[in-house]
Amino acid sequence: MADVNPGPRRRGRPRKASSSDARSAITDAASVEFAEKGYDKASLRSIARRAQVDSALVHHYFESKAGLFAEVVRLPVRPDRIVRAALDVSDDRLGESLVRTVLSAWEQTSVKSIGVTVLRSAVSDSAAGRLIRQFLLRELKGAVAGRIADGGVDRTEADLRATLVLTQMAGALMFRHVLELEPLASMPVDDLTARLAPAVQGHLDGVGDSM
Amino acid sequence: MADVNPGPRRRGRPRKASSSDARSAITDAASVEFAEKGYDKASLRSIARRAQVDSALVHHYFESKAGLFAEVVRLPVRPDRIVRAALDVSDDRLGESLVRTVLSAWEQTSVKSIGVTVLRSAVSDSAAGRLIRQFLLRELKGAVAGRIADGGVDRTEADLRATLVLTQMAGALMFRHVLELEPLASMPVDDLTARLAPAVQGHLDGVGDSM
DNA sequence: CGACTTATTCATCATGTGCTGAATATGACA
DNA sequence: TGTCATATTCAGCACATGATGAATAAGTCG
Repeated sequence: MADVNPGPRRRGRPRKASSSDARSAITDAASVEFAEKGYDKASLRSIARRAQVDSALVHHYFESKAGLFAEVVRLPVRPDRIVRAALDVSDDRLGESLVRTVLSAWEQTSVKSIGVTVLRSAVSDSAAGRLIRQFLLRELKGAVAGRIADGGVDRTEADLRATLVLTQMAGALMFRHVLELEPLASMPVDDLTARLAPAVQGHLDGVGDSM
Repeated sequence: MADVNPGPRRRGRPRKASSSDARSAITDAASVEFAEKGYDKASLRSIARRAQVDSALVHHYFESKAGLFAEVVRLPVRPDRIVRAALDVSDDRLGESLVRTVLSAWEQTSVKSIGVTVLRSAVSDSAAGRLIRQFLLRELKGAVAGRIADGGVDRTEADLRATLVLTQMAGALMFRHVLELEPLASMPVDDLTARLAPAVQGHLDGVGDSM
């Protein structure tokens, strides 16, 4: 009964059998912490605590906080790829395809976790957030705008429409996954899709354009 | 020529003529800092520096950081009042009225400054953010949902529609005023209104409802 | 004048942060 | 076995933060 829970672990390399990979314990913990608190408020110490590891070990593996973040946020799915795939349908089904694809993707916890982190970091103006938001927005907006322009729409108009689409999508994702506001948070993907698709389709079609 | 710019001011109460009200210098500075960096990242020291004042003076006037925040964010305009006024039009013009009213209000720098602060704080989960977001969301959602329910729509359906409206508005305000993403950021209110109104109207009308 | 109150700065504390350099224990390989 | 690399903790630095208490200067009111 002496030392069931080994508590503060001994120094030095643990015996092989000691199970549990510390490195992935760290990335797992970091993933959760970043999603919950955003880049700035998540501290290396709290991440280390959650991973049951000394905070110096984080530096041993990832150099810096930014390094850890980069690793955690190294997208397991390229968002622009996903979106681009969703754009491969007829004009009149574009809205629904986009909305459904994005909402479905966010149901995967890995995507949701990273997505929330990105949304959080995007509004705080940390360096990490700025990078991500520039990259992401350009990629995504570009993909959507490109698809619209293919339909013969002038480029700046296409850009505007794409931005409006992102506006609606970002707002919805924010309420559903960051603020977790009911009734949006627990609505089935199908139902939410039905509600959002018309609005997005409208933006894509240029509803409200002076002509 | 000795001491034109008095630089580091002397201790103790300044002579009457010394002009410049320190207290409002602090709230002004705080307003800017909170809007730029959000609650957490804005530090009392940077606020004090901007107001050209010792940071202890901030505590003298406002007790704590939260106190300062409360004072700064004590809305000079009640958002629910504004929104409620915008709701006083015929059903088919509701969307445009809402969008135009909100966008116009945000053109005032005082509203914009507070609004950005609130949006920023709402996504970071600081205590201040949580309070504000609960209050604001309930107020606003309630106002819109109430107006919808007046038209004879069932209450939970009205709630959902109102949330969807907020979704679109929040996304747009985010892109325009927080991320300041072009072309949205510098679009005239009229043009943006024309684009957003149909989407919002659709949500209000329950487009996409299974029936 | 004298007693108070107010406005202001100064010096300092306790805490939390990212990060570093050393110490120690194990494994891998010659 | 000896040597090196790796995994891990420990102790600490330098810095920024919010906060506090005392010191000092001016105004107010009797």
